[in-house]
Order: sequence, then structure tokens, then C-alpha cells
Amino acid sequence: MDPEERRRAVAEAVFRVVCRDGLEHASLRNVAAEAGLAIGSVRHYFAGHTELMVFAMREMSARLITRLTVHAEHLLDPSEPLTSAERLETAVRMLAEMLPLDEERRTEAVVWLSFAATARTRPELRAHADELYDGLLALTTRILEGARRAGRLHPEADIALEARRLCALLDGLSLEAAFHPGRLDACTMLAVLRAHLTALTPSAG
Amino acid sequence: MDPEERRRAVAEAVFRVVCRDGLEHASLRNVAAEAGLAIGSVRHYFAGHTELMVFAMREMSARLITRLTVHAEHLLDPSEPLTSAERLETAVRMLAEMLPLDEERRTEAVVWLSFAATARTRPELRAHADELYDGLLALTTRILEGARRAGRLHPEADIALEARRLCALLDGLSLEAAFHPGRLDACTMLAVLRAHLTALTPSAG
DNA sequence: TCTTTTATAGCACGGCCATGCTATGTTTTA
DNA sequence: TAAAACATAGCATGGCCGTGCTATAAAAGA
Repeated sequence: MDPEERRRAVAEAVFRVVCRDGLEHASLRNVAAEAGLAIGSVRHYFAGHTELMVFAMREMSARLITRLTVHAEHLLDPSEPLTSAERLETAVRMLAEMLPLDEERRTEAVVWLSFAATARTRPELRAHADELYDGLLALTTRILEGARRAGRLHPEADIALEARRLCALLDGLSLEAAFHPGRLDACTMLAVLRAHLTALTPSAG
Repeated sequence: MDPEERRRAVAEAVFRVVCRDGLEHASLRNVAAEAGLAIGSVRHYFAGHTELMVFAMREMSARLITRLTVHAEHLLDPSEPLTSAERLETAVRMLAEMLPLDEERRTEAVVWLSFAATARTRPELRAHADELYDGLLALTTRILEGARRAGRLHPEADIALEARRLCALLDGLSLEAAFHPGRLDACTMLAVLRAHLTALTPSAG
């Protein structure tokens, strides 16, 4: 088996363990068992526990960024002009990629938040956590700037502030759906996001 | 020393350890050292590690609820009518109690989010986490209902949805300030909150 | 075919942990 | 003053952990 593929398979096992049992149980032993490998095999691909965690965190952020970028290209590509309704729908769909709307994305949100919480006191993870946060802020800023250019934003809106607000909303929805499972269904999350974006456009006022 | 006071002092030590080193380091040994006690002494007041964690989580939620309730009484007391500007200011101040605007409240946010993350996979903590979340949702709902009665809310606004949106915003701001220290200052958080509440009132449109 | 590299596996050590149990002061009560 | 209750302290056990190191098998290259 290809080494890189193997590493990714082990990272998948990390995700499953973190989601099911919590990050505190993602020991080399438990991850190896989850991956169906001996602990020695896992250590053949990763120098130690720290390297495994860093790789898994990288893998997760890469996954999120890839998904978001695909949608961002559709939304921000000026070659295919969109109607305002299409614009709103595309924006909702893109930002919804960040929300735990299905089991797969819920797992991602849980894992990501677990890593972010741990990164707070772990220097080797802090950079990645902050990086993704900055990326999210930059992305929402670009979306709002695009909306302004298309005349789909209140003229007096403060883009930097609104980007912060949109980020906080997305993070908050993810947090609640991840940490309080069952209290926030996909439908409600989408409705909240749609309401927020609609309130930002002038036609809604 | 009064037993209950001693228990609270130990809980304070838990908060310091969690904030400084992370919840995964809040062992009986580390907490005892932080509190300046022997491990046996801590165990005299708490049956075990689990009981200590549950008590600390209770203590933290009680602290948050107490602070919020004080402000809520001011805001929702119909005996002293407020001007619209006062209403907005009071609402901002009350909801700001939930935000990590200073070091004390940042500690609380960090500790609370750490507990909430852990509670996801720990039955004995889950109830407390969900309870506080429900309380926050109920509180924002009451505030929005009060605003509606005072004519300070768009008539067509969906209160249940807006309560969810406000909760998510507050949770998101707390999350970002707690997990990405230095990237979100108190001033910006307040500005975001104020912008959100202002956008909910009809005079702003 | 023989050798070298790669993959898989796991033992053994020392560290930190929770906890059962015991010991020693210290206060309160009789 | 004697005894009972409480507070403080810590030892000993057994468990999970990361990691250094070794062992065996498979594959690749000579």
C-alpha cells in the first residue's frame, strides 16, 4: 500500500476515535486498534504521537479548505454572472459546507473543534488552528466584497465587521451542533444562515 | 475553613489549571498542587476525579447564570421603563457578560468551552452542558420577546430563529476569543454585538 | 541467489494517573 | 481528660501512556 495512502488511512482512524470517544482517547494504541494495525505499524509511518496529531489536523484542514475553495470559485468567478437569487443560493451552499449538516460534516466539525480546543495549549498545533481561522475570515471578507461589487450589500455596511459577524455565526452554529447533538437540526441551521445573508442584502430591508 | 468554601477554593484551582494547561492536565495531583494542598486533602472533599469535575462545572455554570440573571432583571423589569437607547445599552451589557471581554471572563469562556467539549463524550457532564445551552437560548428568546413588546423589533421577525441566530453569534464570538487569543479584541466583539442588536431594531432599517 | 531496504509487530521501561487504604495531627464533644 | 469526629497527608497498586529498541517477514535490488 502506498505510504501516503496508509498515513491518510491512519488519520481516518484518528477522526473516528476522536468523534466517538474524544480527542483524549486518541492514543497510539487506540488509533492503531481502530485502524486494524499494530502499534508498531503506526509508528513506522509516524515518528510519534505528536506527528500523528499534526498530520491529522493538517489533513482535516486541507479537506475543509478544498471543499470551500471549489464553491468559492463558482461564486467569485466573474465570467459567469449570476442573478441575485443564484448569488444568494451559491453563497448559502458554500458557507453551508462549513456547517455540520450531515454526519460526515458533523464528524469534521467535532474533530476540528476538538483540535482547536487542544491547540490552545499546544504550540505545535496553534499555527494550524489560527491559520484556518484566518482563512475563514478572509473567505467571508471576499464573499462580502463580491456582494458589494454586485450591489448586493447595504452601501453603509462595514465589511470587516460583517465578516467577523458572519464568521462568529458560522463558528457558533458549528459549535452548538457539534457539542449539543440533537438540539440544532440541519434545517434550522440553514434557515439561520439564510436569514443572516438575506438581512445583509438591501432588497430585504 | 468552611467545607463548602474549601470545595470552591479547589474548584478555583481547577479553573486556573484548565485555563493555563488545558483540561487534560486537570488531574487530582495537578489541581492539588495548584491549590497548595496534598492530594489526600483534595480527596477528602471530593470522592474522586469525576466528582471534582462535575462540581467545578456546576460552579462555573452557576457563576455565569448568576451574572446574567442580575442583568436580566434590570432589563426585563417592567416597573422601570427604559428609553430605546437605554434598552439597547442594557441588552448589550447583559449579553456582553457572556463574552470574554476581560481576563476573568476569558478564563470563564475557556473553561466553559473546555468542559462543553469534554461533556460531548461524558454522560455525567452532558446534562450540565445542555442545560446551560438551553438556558442561553431561553434567555435570548426572552430578551427578543421583551424587545418585541416594547416595539423594538421588526414585526415580521421570527423570534425563535432570531434567538438561535443571536445564540450562535455569542457562542461564535466566545469560541474565537477563547481559542484564538489575540485575534479578537474586546472592542471588536462589542462592536459586532452592537451591530447585530441594532440590525434587529426597526429604527436601524 | 544474496543482500539491503521496507513493512509489520510487539516487548520493556519509566512516567503519570485514579483510587483503596492507612497514618497522623487537630478539633470537637462527652 | 478521654473519646470521637474531622482534616491533612501520602503510600501502594494497577492501569494506560509514549517511546526506545528488537524481531520477524516481505519485497526490491544486486
